[in-house]
Amino acid sequence: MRHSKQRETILNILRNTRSHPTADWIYSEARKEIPNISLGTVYRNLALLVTHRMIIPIQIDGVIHYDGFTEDHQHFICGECGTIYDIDVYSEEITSLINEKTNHHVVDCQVQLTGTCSNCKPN
Amino acid sequence: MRHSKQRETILNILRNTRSHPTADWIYSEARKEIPNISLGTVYRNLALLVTHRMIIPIQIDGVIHYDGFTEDHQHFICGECGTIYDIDVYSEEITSLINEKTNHHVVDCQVQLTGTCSNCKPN
DNA sequence: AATACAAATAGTAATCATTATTATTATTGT
DNA sequence: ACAATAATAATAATGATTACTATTTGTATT
Repeated sequence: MRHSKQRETILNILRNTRSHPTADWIYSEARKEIPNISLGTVYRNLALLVTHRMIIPIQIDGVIHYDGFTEDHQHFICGECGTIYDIDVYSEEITSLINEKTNHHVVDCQVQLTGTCSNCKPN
Repeated sequence: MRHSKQRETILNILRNTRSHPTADWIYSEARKEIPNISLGTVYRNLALLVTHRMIIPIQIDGVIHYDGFTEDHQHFICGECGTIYDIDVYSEEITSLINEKTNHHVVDCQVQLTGTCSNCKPN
């Protein structure tokens, strides 16, 4: 993978937020640095970075969000405000539960929790 | 909700398969019984049935699959053959793990397991 | 430093699943 | 049987993503 200013910018944007943005948001941020960057370039580089396991894609309501933090964790999505929170649970904690129930070879485990966050519904 | 032949047909199709089909597949099946049924009708009824919790939507690779079985369970998707398997795990088993780690109000828990199924990779 | 070759890009068109629109039809309570 | 209105078929529109293509850029080699 050859160096490019565009890809470096995209990766930096993702490394500097925990907001799990979409391609569109990343595109508008990237344009602040490279005004004529193309949306296609953003998509292509995101796909490349996913392939190289440098970022993680998260499908929410049919649109892909991207996560620049690749440590093992899961996500909670608030139905009120839409915020995506990171939850520190190791996949292993969940897959160990599931491996007892199945004889398939589980490689990846994505948990998508939804509900109301503590900001929207304080106790 | 008023009765309609179209909705009844769609629900029956879903009740008689465990293949977790997409709107398109349901559409082509429904046309065997109602040749001029409209794709829009299929989508609208699927949305209605989801609202009434009679079926469950599952997002896989950006397209919605529908599950006519509403008992508490999760899904395993084989990356080789694409088959979606039902896994008998209660949400509670997973959410109890997660409730310790967060103070959000978790309402729903969707686990998406991926890997290779026992058919594609026998041991 | 100049050259060459492949990878990456900008700009744009195309795709595909899903949703919206609208005039017509079907269901159900009276 | 009739009226009210929910549901439909047909079609257009939307929106996220992918594909295409001529041009540019990065890097390895002379």
